[in-house]
Amino acid sequence: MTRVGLKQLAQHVGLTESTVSRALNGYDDIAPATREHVRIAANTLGYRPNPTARRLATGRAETVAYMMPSGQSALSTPFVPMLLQGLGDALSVRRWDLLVVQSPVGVEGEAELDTLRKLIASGRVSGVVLSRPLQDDTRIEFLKASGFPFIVHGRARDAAGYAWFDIDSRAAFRQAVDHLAGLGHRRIGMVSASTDLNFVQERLDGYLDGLTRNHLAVDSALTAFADLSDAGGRTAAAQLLAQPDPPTALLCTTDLQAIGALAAIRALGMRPGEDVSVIGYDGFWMGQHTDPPLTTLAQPQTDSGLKLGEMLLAIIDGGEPADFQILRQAELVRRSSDGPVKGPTKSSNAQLTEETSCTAS
Amino acid sequence: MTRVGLKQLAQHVGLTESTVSRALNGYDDIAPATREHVRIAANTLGYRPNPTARRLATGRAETVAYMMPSGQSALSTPFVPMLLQGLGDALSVRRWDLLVVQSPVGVEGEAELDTLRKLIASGRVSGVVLSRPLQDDTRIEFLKASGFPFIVHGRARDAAGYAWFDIDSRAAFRQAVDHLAGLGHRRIGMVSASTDLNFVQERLDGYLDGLTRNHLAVDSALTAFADLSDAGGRTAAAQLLAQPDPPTALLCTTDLQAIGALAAIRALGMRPGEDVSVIGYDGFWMGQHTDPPLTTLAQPQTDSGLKLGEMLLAIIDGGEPADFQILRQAELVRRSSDGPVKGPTKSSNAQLTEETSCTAS
DNA sequence: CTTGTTTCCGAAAGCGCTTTCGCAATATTG
DNA sequence: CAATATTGCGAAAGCGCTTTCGGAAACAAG
Repeated sequence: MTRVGLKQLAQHVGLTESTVSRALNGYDDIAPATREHVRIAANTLGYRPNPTARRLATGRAETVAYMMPSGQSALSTPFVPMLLQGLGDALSVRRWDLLVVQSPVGVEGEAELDTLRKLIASGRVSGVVLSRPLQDDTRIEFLKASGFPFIVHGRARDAAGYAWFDIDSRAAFRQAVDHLAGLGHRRIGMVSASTDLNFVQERLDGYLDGLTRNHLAVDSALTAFADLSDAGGRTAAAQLLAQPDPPTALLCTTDLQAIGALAAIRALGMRPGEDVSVIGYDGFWMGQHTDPPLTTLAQPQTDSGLKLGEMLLAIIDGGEPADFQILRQAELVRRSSDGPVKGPTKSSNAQLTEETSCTAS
Repeated sequence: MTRVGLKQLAQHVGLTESTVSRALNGYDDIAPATREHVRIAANTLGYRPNPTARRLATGRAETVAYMMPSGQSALSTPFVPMLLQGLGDALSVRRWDLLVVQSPVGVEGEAELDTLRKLIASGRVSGVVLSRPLQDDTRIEFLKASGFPFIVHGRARDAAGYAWFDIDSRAAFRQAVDHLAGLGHRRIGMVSASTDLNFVQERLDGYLDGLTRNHLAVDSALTAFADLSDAGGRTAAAQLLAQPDPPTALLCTTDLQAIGALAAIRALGMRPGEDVSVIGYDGFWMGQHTDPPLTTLAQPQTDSGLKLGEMLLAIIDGGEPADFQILRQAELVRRSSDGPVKGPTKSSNAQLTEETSCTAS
């Protein structure tokens, strides 16, 4: 079964290649009957235009690139497969391709920009999707300036003028503080990380918002910075709890860190969820199986990949990027790693569970 | 900064496009001096041949496709990002592209074959990498028959005549049985799954091998089949332990199932690792944080993606596929979910830890 | 100095499509 | 029915490269 190209299809229906091509591509200078005839023949013969030739002729790449988050963090990103699947679904309705690119390992910053620059200069792609933006992400600045279609999974500090899909983790952390304050906690710690990544800053801000909103003192000794890993969470939590007046609850930037925090607490001979509350973020399924099951701020399970893909396509079609910004809300999933504050050794009547404002701002 | 194409480069050095092209592509009918001259000019001008045009002209796609595992299992596949990264690294040295494809969701079997058929017919890719093969995988049969370059991450029951990279999980499970038998266990259960996926069968076989090798009776009541998920592991384990003469140790096809099994054991009021031993497979980092930390058969952390990519390239270059088969060994990582068998309620002196053959076969 | 050989480069024909343009053959109008 | 407008298709020129082929110029051999 030799490949059937435009040529064979054309002589099969007794028309010119050019006519057949126009018939298939919806030009209006083709007789309806002819068009139908060609359509049918194309289907029965299983004709598919050679994408490479088509791309060269049209100048359209009909391909979208997903830029893999670089660095070690990429290893622990269970969202990548889901994202790719969603993206693929969005693209497949047009028979577009999904390319995966990454910067050379080890190098950071400028190298990523360079990869991006070469990528769009090569004409291989019609659009790009980025993940895990930094607070000040040069890639975004570059793409905005270049006018090349792109969309961000997440958003940078400056969220104006481009398309993105993000979860409002700042609001989520505010809500988490509300929740803990409602349980009577007065000293709430935060396990943070390098705030290069914008979502880390967002979550930290949400935590701080929550403190002020609940009239709790902001004590810099209550925030620790560590890797976005279980090990990082563990050391950060240990550090926070080793203080003279330790926090009674710990907010963690990610579930991974939270899992580490649980370990740290147990290692100190305390019971997570009773002696110290812990709340993570992600809704990572694994949290169900930790000891105790982890209370977390769960991201909505809607398929972000699909949305990202659809939005990017709309932008490539000429849509205004700034019109495509989606902010979803996370949800507090209570499992067992949070609980009312334990009174200090002396006064144990601090259980006044004053249900404060849990309505979002 | 307008794009510099072959044309501009050619007139910049005062030569014909064809000469420049040949100079850059290593033809030997170019004067050394000319070639060098062209090379330098190309570098300073930042010339990159348009990949689309190049592909059309050469007929080579210079692109490799990764076929995403379909179905729900894809959601819980932390290995995908790592694999993609490794593949990307392997391809980037030649500036090749990495495409991600998937079959339309929901549909199975025939649809995947069809996607594959269209993919290679379209000429978009020079090679394909498959993941998670079935025991009898029609994709592999098809690709073998077609002669199209491909490689499999894992392998089917029939492992002959094509390239693959796999972990010897059969040997691993044999070894796990040895280990448990060495701890005195006589009734060892297996949490299996649908044996459509070849690695499930492999592991089951390893378990059975282990039983015979250790002169333990093979009792079909000791094997349960469930989803490859934590929930699946939980129900399967519960079912196995509800029997009159329950197993004292449980081998699980994956760490996910094992985590579910731990939960099931605790739910029965027993202590995993003491009352019932549990061993998983994958070396999933999360196992460190379960209660108790999960003993597991860890896959070597070598970058399989890189290897797969390199081997596939070698095959595309004309290498004989059957020459590229790599089988790695897994390693038993003891944490705390396994231990010596508890004697039956009456005789508690069954602790005779007869260290049996723990040397691999 | 003629006749072969090399050496090096230009001309030209694609690769498989798309798209503009022009022109016959119809259809429309007065 | 002539004159004009419309419809439907073919011709042809690319898209930006690669690759075969032929031939002028430089060299070697007789």
